[in-house]
Amino acid sequence: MPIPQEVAECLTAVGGVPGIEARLPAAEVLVVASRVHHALSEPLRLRIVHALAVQPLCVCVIKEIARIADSKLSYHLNQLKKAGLIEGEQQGSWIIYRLTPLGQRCMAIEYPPPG
Amino acid sequence: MPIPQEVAECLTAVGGVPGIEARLPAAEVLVVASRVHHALSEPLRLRIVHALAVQPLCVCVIKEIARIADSKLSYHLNQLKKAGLIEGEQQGSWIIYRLTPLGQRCMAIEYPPPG
DNA sequence: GCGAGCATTCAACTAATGTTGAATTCTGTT
DNA sequence: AACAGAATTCAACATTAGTTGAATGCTCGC
Repeated sequence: MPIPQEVAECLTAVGGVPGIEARLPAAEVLVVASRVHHALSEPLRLRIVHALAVQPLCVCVIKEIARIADSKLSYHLNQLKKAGLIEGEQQGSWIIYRLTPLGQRCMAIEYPPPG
Repeated sequence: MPIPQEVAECLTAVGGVPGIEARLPAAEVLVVASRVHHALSEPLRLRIVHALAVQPLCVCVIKEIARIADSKLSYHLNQLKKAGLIEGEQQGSWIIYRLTPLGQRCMAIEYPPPG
């Protein structure tokens, strides 16, 4: 008995291991998706993108919402920016951050996991 | 000028900073969501959950798909388990892993971010 | 109850991530 | 040009996450 029946039956039906591998997303797709997930893997950053989903905000307002030190906030904004979820636009003294199209799509599917 | 006009206008419309904060998910919700994102923040683990989305699999088959050492695989399976995305059921010598309901929901909304 | 195969665990290590406070840059105002 | 406010950058540090190979725990068939 090489592998359990329950698994073996479905497995042959889908074409064995090669059959499963054929259904997996390409490596590059997984890398991009994993970067997005990583950017959203912190409650603080999740809070920020949720706030930006309401409306674009300048850093000083985000700081009020996040209640953290400037340098920390900059670090996390940069993480979100590098993942392509947000973008910042300079306006006078301020920088206004907003969700990118990718960021908007991600927030649209944002799921509150039930208890 | 305390904050940029463009921001200020929308901001008063939504009730200021308190208005935004009222729209944010509760801290506990963010923590759970961030844990799920963290579990999915590695291409390898993403590949595994995609494979399990096709059908339940025993560890030895997952190993063929993931092409990594046993101990490494166990580590990552455990990360996915701790996040509540997969569960393992012992069947004879084998352990069959499958997506949990939460895992299934996450895969249903799994988004391939466009180039 | 012994050996073989399946899978997890452990401890030591390496690498990646996040935090802190001070210094820096940039913009608009006087 | 000097200043004040907005935001980022930097280097040192702290924490967390992932890797490795050896050891251990299970379950089955003999």
